[in-house]
Amino acid sequence: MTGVGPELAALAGLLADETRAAMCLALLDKRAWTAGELAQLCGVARSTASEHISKLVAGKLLDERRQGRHRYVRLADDDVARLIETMSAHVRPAPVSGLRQHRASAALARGRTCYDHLAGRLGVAITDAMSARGLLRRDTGFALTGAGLDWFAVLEISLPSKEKRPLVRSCLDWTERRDHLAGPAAAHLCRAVLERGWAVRIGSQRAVRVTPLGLDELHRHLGVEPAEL
Amino acid sequence: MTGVGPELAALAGLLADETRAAMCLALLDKRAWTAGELAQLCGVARSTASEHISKLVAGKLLDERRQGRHRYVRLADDDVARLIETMSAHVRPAPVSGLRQHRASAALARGRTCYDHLAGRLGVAITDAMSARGLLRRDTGFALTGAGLDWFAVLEISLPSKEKRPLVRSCLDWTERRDHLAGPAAAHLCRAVLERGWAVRIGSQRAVRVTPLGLDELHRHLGVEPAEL
DNA sequence: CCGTACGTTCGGCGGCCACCGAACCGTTTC
DNA sequence: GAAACGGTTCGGTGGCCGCCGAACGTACGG
Repeated sequence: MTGVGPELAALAGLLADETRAAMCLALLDKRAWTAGELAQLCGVARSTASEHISKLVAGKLLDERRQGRHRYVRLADDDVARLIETMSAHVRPAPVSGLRQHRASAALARGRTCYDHLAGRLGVAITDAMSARGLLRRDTGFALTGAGLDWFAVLEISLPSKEKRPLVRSCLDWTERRDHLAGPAAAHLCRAVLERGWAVRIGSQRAVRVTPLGLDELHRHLGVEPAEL
Repeated sequence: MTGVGPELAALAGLLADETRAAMCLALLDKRAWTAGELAQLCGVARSTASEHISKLVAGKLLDERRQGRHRYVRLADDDVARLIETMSAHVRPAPVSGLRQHRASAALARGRTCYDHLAGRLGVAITDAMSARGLLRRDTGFALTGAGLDWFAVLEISLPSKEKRPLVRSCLDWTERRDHLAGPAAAHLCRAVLERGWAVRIGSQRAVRVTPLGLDELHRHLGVEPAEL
């Protein structure tokens, strides 16, 4: 009522187009894409993509970096990523048709990155296991316990100490429709998991697959049953 | 990438219109409005409002209840309220012009309800005070402490014990741009504050004003300085 | 320096959609 | 039963916007 209405509508309007929505979803992989890549992905002419990108940049949803004849673009910041995530979670995904798409979506449901943390069944399983082991409290709120802090220390995953934002927050998943671990601690965990080869990225997308080593380590350190993944 | 794109765009499209956005913001007061009230508030013909409402209902953002010749409508559930809140927080509010609007927005900034909990400077002040007193942890996450649970007990504010969702979560405020307390516990707190006359609703809007009694009690139980409000 | 590749600008087209007023329907009131 | 009221449906209209292809500007590479 203070003039938020028009601003809210303008923000929503940026995402109200299928092409722009697809661009933002693609950018959830936290990488910087070129305008041409996005055009091809969305199946529109380069000129059309250019216009869409300009709107998203003007609306502060995207950040651009010109480099030579390329225009690299990525999500403006974590807040934007959270916004896209949140809105996606409010959506019942349309049923998929076609074998190829089915394969891809099954892989995404199994495990993927959600901007900077792990999501899908993998993300949920890790979160549930941490709850069960008393590393994470979800009754009085959503926070790491003392044991949880120790767990990170034992695994030698450093946590930002001088961070103003809470170490963890919850993020609702659009495939599982369950809360899973997000926030700075989850981002560090995700990096460690990928760096140590517990999981690897597959395809050019956000999908990840747990390696045999990962299955073993996740079982050992969290009690995650391989069957859950 | 699984067909979320079009769904996301459709959801955003519902909020991408100024009139529909204004309706949703008005409904953040958790009350049920009639179609005519919304039409008048938004300054459109009743026929236009009717069409907008039908779209919002079809999109599951609103719930309707026909009663006699009236069509009462309200936000579908807590999740929708959270979505509207979240998106509003991503918006830089437009500068307000005009004395009347300025008064109204100043009142909203001072204190208001945000669906089911307190927001504005009042909500932020309470949250900060709870942090300072060790009732709420915000470093390892966002959760009530044991002392926090006791505090609710001492004040005889009952908390849902068999709730699956965390008792508290954080909610970003669009006037203060600060996190404040939300979730079931915050909802009960808000109800208690209003029932006990610590604050009263003013106008027909979501704005609330702290009473002298409330200033006293908030100082006594939380150490909130009256000057902060 | 010329060909190629990436991106932008522009004109034009087509479709969608918010809006209104008028006619209509069901409910409430007198 | 008539009048008033809340809400809906239906044409019609105007404007906005996503899309494309063509032309242009600009970087890279031989």
